[in-house]
Amino acid sequence: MIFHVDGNSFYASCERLFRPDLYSKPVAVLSNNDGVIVALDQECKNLGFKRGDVYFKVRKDIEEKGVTVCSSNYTLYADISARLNSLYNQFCPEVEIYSIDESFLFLPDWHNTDYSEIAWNLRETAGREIGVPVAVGIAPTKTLAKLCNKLAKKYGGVCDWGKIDRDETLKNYPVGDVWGIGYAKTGFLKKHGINTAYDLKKYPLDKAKKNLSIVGVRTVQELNGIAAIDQVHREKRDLIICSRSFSGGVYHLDELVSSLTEYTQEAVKRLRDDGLACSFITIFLMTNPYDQGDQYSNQATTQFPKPTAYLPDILIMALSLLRQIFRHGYKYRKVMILLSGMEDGNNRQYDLFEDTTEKEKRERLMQCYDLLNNKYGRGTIRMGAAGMANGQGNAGIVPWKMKRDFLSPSYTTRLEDVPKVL
DNA sequence: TCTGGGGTCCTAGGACCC
DNA sequence: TCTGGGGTCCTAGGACCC
Repeated sequence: MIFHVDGNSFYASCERLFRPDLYSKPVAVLSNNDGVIVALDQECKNLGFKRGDVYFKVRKDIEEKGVTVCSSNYTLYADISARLNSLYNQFCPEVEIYSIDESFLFLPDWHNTDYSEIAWNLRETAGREIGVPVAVGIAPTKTLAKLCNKLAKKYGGVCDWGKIDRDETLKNYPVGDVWGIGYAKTGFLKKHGINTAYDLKKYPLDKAKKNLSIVGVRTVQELNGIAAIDQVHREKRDLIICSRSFSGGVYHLDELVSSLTEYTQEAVKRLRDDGLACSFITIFLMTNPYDQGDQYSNQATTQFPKPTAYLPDILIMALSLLRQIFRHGYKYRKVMILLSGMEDGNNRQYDLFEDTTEKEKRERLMQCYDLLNNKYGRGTIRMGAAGMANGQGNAGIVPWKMKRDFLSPSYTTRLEDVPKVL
């Protein structure tokens, strides 16, 4: 049996965790750069706000209605997420972490078991021990478990596929809300008279294969109670992306160099934290498509002679690719680094002609770098170009720096931010 | 002033091979 | 001038997800 568990309005719940004054008050969490609303609690939804609302457009409304706004604090959310997952593990050894706030639990098929009782217990424990409300959907397939999870929010927290009127439920469930049916597929299906999850369940498999590809076939099977989407055991990730929109327009190469250096450091940190080395690097550079002015976007990719996790080499390559694609005279909005072709970083193929002394020196340098940054905080030591061209004389505003005007403290991961009991 | 960021999976089509 | 059949591998781009 599969449980799909997720945190209700997860980011907003995390923000409320250490702010009892926000309990049952409307809270909205903004994306990086304070651009759009990415999470909001029920109270905020009731006021008519939606995920994806552009902050600067709804700001006045938000202020008038007394909504508390938070910049996203991923360090906090990741920590709460880890706590939830370790709790799930106490209930079930097989947990697939699907996203920061969603997990699938694969429970053995016991006979005569009331799974919803287990689910209520899980929900109650999460609320008591972690302080975050979760909802649980119970079904024989992932797609149905996700569907039940959505219903669970109406049923007070738990929904068991075995205990509801299934056909009736599917007939009232819009096809576009089914997991795996996005914008494009919804458009196609509606044109062909498939409007509900029930219609999709009855859609012939050969048509599904032809029109919705193998992905759609799996969805149809799952709606019919046949598990077709496997549990994912991912050993390593495929790629690392690090990109950010600038809060202001950026025109100069040195500012791009500066920001790209920061993103490269962050990307390499993730690479090293996961014990990986990368074979390819891609740099993207683009203007703002919403702008009226001239648009430019370009990318460049190169392969390293062998997989690497050595920051200086990766940074030199990143900056050289940036210089290749940079053109004067544009108002840039975003620069992005993408690392791919992952290999195991600790167990790389040795080069017959490799200078092992040099290799050891590099390894020691990087170990030292990691150590300092892990111990004293990110950015304690960094590469030369990072954070330099920072727009001095500009009232301290760095045009490429991310906006996070409403950031909450790192309650659980920074000693000085831990709440005090007085 | 101001419109997120980070991922995975699948498919089509080209290059190349025998 | 005619111009097979079967296959693999790689990549770009689309679709979808949270």
